[in-house]
Amino acid sequence: MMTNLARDRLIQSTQELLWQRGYTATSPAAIMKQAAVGQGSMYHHFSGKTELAAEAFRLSAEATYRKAKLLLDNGTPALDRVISYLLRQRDVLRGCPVGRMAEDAEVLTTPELFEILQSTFNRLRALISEVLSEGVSTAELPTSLAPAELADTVLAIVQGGYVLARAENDPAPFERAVNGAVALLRAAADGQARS
Amino acid sequence: MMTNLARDRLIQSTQELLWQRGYTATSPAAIMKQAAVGQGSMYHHFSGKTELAAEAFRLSAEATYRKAKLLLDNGTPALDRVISYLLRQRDVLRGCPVGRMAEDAEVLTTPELFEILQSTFNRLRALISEVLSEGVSTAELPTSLAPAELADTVLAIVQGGYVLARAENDPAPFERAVNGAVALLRAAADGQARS
DNA sequence: GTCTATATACAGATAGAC
DNA sequence: GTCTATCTGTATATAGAC
Repeated sequence: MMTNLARDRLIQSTQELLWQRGYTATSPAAIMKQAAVGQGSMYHHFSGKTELAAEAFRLSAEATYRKAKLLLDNGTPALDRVISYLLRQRDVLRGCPVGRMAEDAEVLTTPELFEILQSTFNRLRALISEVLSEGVSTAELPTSLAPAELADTVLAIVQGGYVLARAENDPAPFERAVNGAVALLRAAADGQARS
Repeated sequence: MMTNLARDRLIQSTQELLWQRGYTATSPAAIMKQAAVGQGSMYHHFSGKTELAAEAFRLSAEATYRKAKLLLDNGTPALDRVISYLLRQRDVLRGCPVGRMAEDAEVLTTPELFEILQSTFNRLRALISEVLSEGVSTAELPTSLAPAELADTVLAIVQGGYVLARAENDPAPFERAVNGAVALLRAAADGQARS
């Protein structure tokens, strides 16, 4: 309804600010300013900063999951899907809107926010693990690789790549990290092919 | 000298708080309380929060680098050294005192702090890259692996493992990520051995 | 539903006594 | 060198008018 325009703008501004600055460093005042909404509106629509942030984070996390699912859950060979996930174009210096929240101590102690963080990574892990299992059963990958372990390796390379890129203020370390991972996967698959 | 006891306690408290909470979330008041030192002492020894944090961060970063160097710069075979670096016992839920700072937007815009962050990762990267080059030249690893890329892959797995562990409040994802990485390195080395 | 005015707490730093 | 008192700004929230 028409009456929710302010609400929608508040949520969108919060999504952007959470991504850029994280939870603790995002103030209600900054959100209201960016949304061009007064203080009364915010406290009318939401009980406070936490509820607004939870709503915004939930939407961002869902969008992130859906994007991953598109790449990981289609009919192409399993190894190709994992590689396309690693090499996917990303806004490297902005980082991952989900992983970013894990470095904010306040998020970890705020149940509404922590739950979103945890469940999103659980769902991503399940998605990747499933693809890797397929890769092992089609003999694209050797049986020495445990899908449940390698799934976290893949997730960690992406999340860690963001950390390295920020520490250099340069996307290059991210690109090197994922390219190295792809080479490693291909070398392992190649060993398999010749066994 | 005796007169620097307060100074030393301030630095040590700052090191702990930076590790636990990051830079932005660490207040001078919290530092002084933990160090049991009054406000006047702090502003006598340091120009402010930034200078104190830089001093503390420099020491933590140096210690982190030295620990890595011990594992990566000794006489054992190159692949063993990389694997021992990955599998090294870590305080997973506390995270990496260096990588942690990369998620703090204020650190990235504070030159004294950013410089420490950047140079520390540069030195770690050089260390790992050197070991991997050795692994390729001794044919422990296939030439299809570019040391400069794989070095960032290794760094990213560790840094990303910390992110995943925090997002679950559980060290398990970190352990799975490094175990998966080791299996992948061995599979790649194995393919090499049989070529 | 939206606004401005106000309240309380804390961050970061300064002043000046001892 | 160290302390307490104080200052300015901002975070988060409430009150109450429109």
